[in-house]
Amino acid sequence: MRAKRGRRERPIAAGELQVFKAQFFRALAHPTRIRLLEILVRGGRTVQELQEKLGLDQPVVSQQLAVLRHQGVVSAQKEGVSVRYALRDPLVGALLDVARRIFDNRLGTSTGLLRELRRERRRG
Amino acid sequence: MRAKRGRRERPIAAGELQVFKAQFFRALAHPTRIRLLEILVRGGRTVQELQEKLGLDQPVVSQQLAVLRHQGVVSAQKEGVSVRYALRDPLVGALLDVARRIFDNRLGTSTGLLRELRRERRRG
DNA sequence: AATATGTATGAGAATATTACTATATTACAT
DNA sequence: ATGTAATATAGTAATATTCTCATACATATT
Repeated sequence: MRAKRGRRERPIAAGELQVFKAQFFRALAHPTRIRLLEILVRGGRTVQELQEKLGLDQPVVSQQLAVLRHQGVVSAQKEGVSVRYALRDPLVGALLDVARRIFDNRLGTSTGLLRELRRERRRG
Repeated sequence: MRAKRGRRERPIAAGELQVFKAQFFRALAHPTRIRLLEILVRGGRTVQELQEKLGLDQPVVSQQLAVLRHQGVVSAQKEGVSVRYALRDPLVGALLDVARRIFDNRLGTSTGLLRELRRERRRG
């Protein structure tokens, strides 16, 4: 991780912290990126592995990984010609867990989506 | 773009659940909406109260509340001529807490942003 | 050096979100 | 009924994201 050139040490404008938080949530706000993270919580994976698991084209996977990387959600490490991605903070897994519980509460008990949620929880 | 209302009972396509999760995170992905939620975790507030606390124009507040409402993040209850908004699920507070801890880990210990975080945690 | 493989980035149109302003809508009081 | 305060929505230009391909880059192998 390289140091940002010219970091400023200055007072924070009101709401600036919320801008960062919003950017972070925005990084999660995409179906493909959610799927990527749900795989990565179980451990690091190369782009190729992710690509196979999701059945998506390589540029799609790399592009979405880039979004996560730029927001510092995941880290990338070269392994020869491959690149292994991993969560930068395991708390992201906790975050997804809380989100899942919120869905659990939110969805009506008879919907197909809820059944899907239960299936997902069981797989854990 | 209008949101179709009317829940369907049918098999779930792969990744459809992730679409819902992404929409949920997208609802949080805006500085104003973060600020609104950070107030609402402490209890219900009317639009007017939120407007005053944030120092924003009324349409701005209502518009962002509408986004949260459409995603089921907050509920709205009429009180005479006012409308009181509240979190629909207290777990949203837990979600913001986890997010804050992630930021705490992520930011360098000497940055102004981190000091802001500490201040926030103390208040919270 | 030439090639193959895994990964990253670029450019374009298509789409979605935002900010801003004006106007509706609703409930209450006179 | 008219007025008023609180809230919601509509219209729209500006901006940002996403999707789809094509291509560039880096590393290892021959």
